[in-house]
Amino acid sequence: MAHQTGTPRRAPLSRARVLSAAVALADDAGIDSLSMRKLSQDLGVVPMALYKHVANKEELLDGMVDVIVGEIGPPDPGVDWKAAVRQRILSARRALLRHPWASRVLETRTTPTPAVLDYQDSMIGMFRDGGFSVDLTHHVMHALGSRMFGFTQELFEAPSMEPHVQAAALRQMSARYPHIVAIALRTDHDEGSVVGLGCDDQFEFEFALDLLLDGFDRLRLRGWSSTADLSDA
Amino acid sequence: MAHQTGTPRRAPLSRARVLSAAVALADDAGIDSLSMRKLSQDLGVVPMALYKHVANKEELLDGMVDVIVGEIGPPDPGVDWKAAVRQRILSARRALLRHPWASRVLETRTTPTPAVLDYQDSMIGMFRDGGFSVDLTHHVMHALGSRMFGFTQELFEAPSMEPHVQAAALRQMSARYPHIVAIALRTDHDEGSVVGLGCDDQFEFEFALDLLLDGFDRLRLRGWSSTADLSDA
DNA sequence: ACCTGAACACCGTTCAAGT
DNA sequence: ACCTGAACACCGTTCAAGT
Repeated sequence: MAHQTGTPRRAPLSRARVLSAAVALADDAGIDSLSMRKLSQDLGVVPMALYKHVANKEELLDGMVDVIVGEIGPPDPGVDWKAAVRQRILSARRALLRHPWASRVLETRTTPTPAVLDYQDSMIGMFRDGGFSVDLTHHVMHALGSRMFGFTQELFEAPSMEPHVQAAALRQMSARYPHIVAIALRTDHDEGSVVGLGCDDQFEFEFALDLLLDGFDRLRLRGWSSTADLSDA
Repeated sequence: MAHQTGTPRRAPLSRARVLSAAVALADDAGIDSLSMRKLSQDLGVVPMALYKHVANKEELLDGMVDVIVGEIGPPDPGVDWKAAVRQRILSARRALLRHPWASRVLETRTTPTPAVLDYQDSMIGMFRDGGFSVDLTHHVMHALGSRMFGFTQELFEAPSMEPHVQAAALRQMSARYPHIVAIALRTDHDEGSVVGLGCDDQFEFEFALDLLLDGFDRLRLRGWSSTADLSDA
């Protein structure tokens, strides 16, 4: 009990410890609560101590992305390219859904981190192994965009209100935005019944992903090339 | 010359004047330079004066989005749904490209503004007029995501370096990231010639857009439904 | 009643002073 | 040589004091 008095000796800081504390803070308190000052407080350290392990806040965010992208499971061996790509992307999606801030931070990165490059390189390899040309693979990777990490920018979350408040709001909107209201209620002009509100994000994600993968396959089979599209559809 | 002395009488502030000054500031100095304080300075006004026309900074950003979305040209009448949607989206893209900050701000909005709702409503109308069911239109709008506003999250801009510095960097990368380098150089293992670096963003955007629109069309023709997909494709 | 200066509670980062 | 407290140059927004 006497062998250590006064201010407790802290476990020495390391880049890994800084990053995992940052991930934990963002997970618990939200990305807006992640500041260098608050992070240093969590680590029981003076703010400037962080700057020995991380050049600045941008590099901290880069490191956090690397941690999450590193959590993405490896590809299943021995399945065709479409199944492999699909499984990998859905695995990435699960990793990002565990850390709600991660997709938002990933979007703001300007330089890819090593884990991101590893991930992209292996995904390109899946397409190449599946018989895609370098040319087609290039465009296909662009077409995937952020979807290759398992997310898309969800614009405008539907505001959560009490059901009958929401019904009243929609009734008021229907004069000016008839099509939006029809879709929100999943109802046609013909049938008056309301099917339901809210969207199944996972369904929407897989719907668009499969649409793209099928489109990619069709171009591959057709021998598509950007310089000369031999379209016979 | 004497009819006005001392501090000059400023044109009275209005929400419209605040918003257009904010757009101009973001266009000129970048979105990171847009602060309530700097904006008030541009308008020759004390910071707190802004808060009579805009509840807070979030509402300012909402208003700025509304200005830009309002710039999107109207749809061409008398063309089929695919041409109409395509033209509208490319018009939205041109509007966003005129204001480089706009897509980034649009992504962070949580509640759609009136101009956004107008835009979405009219686009849904295009699909409905083209014979899409409410159900399919719903999923199709989700699949478009931010692409309906003419942009996609471009992850990781390729860093611009001097050509032979870049060549050296790529040579160093090729051991660990062979597939990425192959795509960056647009070269196959067979042919050794380098085609070129850099991407044509407009080409990539239209490539993915047309892939999606074609996919949508195929589902429509097939009578696709989320409850019972009669796939015979 | 309206307007606004000062203040509050934060930021990320620099830098010089202390050990 | 290393570490760190104080300071700098900002934020968005509140609030009370002034007219």
